[in-house]
Amino acid sequence: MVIEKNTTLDRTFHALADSTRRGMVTMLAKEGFKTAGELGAPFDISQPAASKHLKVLENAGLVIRKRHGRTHAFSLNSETLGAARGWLERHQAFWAGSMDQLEALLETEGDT
Amino acid sequence: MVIEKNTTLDRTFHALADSTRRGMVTMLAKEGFKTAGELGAPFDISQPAASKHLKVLENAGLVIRKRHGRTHAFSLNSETLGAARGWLERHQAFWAGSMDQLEALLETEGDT
DNA sequence: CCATTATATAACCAAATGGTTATAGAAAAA
DNA sequence: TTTTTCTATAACCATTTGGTTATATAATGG
Repeated sequence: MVIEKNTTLDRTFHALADSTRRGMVTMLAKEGFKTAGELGAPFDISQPAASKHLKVLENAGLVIRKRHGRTHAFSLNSETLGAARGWLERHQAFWAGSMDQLEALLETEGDT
Repeated sequence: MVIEKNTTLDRTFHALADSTRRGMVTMLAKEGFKTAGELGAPFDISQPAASKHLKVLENAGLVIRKRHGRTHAFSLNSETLGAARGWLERHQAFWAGSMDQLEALLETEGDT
């Protein structure tokens, strides 16, 4: 068994494991572009707290930051979202395969 | 904007944000059933550490535990994997929609 | 220039995380 | 029954996390 060590997925899943950050991702998914201020506004947290959340999302590669003057515009990076999704898909597929094998095994055993 | 507060997703993504736990999930996806001992063996951690990882996966609903005598057999819970995958898919779809809208907007603006 | 606005950074704190060793409990084996 | 084996729990520790307030930096507006 080869053990995978993927710090990119670590960061991605960790970033998504917080409802405030997922809320920010939802805003970006729905509305395309948002500033740091807009992304923090709906949540009952301080401005520095929102800033830190955005840095976590940025370091995970989930969002892309573009500076426009004194405001920072964020957008979603669908590629990173897709990488996490791909991992889950592959594992569900593997699992489905295992279940098929198990079913086949059970059927064979049931034959006797 | 409705802010989502989903502690189930919190637990799911948090459980997946660790390469040891993802490795355990990979083993289960590939091989169907494994005992606690087998799941911990490939990793350079103590038995209690592996036990704790399995409890995190179990509490997240990612694995199902069945006691057989003194051994515990684990299997993957594809439903929870699918819930996380669904969240990612919906957000990618939203994002794709936003991009379409943006493209449409840009095209309209380019008309004049 | 000066004030305001948008965002980040520093310093700090409590709680959670992931690891350890030592121990307990319960089932299997001798 | 006694010993092993499998797994969990307790107690502890260092690091990380997510929050705060206070301050810095940088761009805009008067």
